[in-house]
Amino acid sequence: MGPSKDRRASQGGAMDSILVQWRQERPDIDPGVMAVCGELLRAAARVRDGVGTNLTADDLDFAGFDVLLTLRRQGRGSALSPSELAQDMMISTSAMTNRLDRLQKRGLIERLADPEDRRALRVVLTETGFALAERIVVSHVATEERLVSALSPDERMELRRLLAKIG
Amino acid sequence: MGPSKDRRASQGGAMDSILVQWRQERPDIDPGVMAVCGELLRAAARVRDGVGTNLTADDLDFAGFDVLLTLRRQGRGSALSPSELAQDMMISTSAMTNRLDRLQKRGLIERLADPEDRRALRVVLTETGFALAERIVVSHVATEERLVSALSPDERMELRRLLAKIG
DNA sequence: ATAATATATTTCGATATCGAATTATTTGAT
DNA sequence: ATCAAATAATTCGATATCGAAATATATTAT
Repeated sequence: MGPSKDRRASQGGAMDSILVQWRQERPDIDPGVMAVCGELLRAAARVRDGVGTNLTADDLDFAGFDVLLTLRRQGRGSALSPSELAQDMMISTSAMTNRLDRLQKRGLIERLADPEDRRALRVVLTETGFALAERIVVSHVATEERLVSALSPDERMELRRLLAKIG
Repeated sequence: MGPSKDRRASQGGAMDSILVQWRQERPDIDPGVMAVCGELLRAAARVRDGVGTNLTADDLDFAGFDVLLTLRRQGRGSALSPSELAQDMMISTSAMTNRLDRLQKRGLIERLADPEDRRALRVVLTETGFALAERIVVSHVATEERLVSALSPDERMELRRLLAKIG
């Protein structure tokens, strides 16, 4: 109604006006499913963005951060192979090679020979990498907490349940 | 309840074991929020992936597809500026320049001069682009429908509501 | 009117990702 | 035991993205 929808129309409430457009243009198509997927992709982008900006202070990007925290949560001496890491993070193994190269150059991880399979490697955090992970996980969780702060505990559970059903 | 959860256990249930790891490693941190954000990012990746693979037949990627459908839903002769498109899709304007270059090379869009602002452009679908959008939107919606098929109508509404609260 | 500032788009250099090919090693079949 | 197929990781070439700088035009202040 009011003309004050300008900003919101191109941000938060964007999806609603998108639905209106589709209903107008293709009334034969049910656009509801587009709304669900669209909101999902946008919400994910917001989270990724929020998490990412929180890392710039430590000269990290989402990519390196993801590797660090994945290794950290395995426990102190534990290790994963590049393949396992790649699979976990849904990227190609060649992209993982690149991520590990960068982290290794910064002295945050090490590649150890796998004693049981000479093709394979075991990736572990260095002391420095462990310490960095230990520090950023705190501010990271605080950031995520802020991002989902509008959701009650029940809503968070429900959201997880619904997300798990997708794909 | 059966043992047929194998696949899901190493996909959908991945987050649970991640939570177990964190509770073990950092009992001082509440990992619940990581679960929510993690599931969100993973679900989004699954959707993006599903939608993407559906486009390869038409030699399109998610990027070009997104532009095409955004223009299509504006209506036949309508147009958006590169900036508006970039904002809508949450990418940089330089990335949008690149996307438009590619689509223009394939004859799917045109850049028209904006009669009201000589700095600006109006991006429109060509006949070919319109026809392609018209075709792919159908299979696209079918793909998305498949991706969220496990959710009831109520659950879809609820999911949208929750996602809108994030970020 | 003029100058300063803001805006729209593109160009440029850097880099992260992907997929295909490569190398090394292991597993499996006979 | 040997050979073929599978697997782990890397390299390579192509490309999409970003941020900063460049260019052109519009807006605002004086």
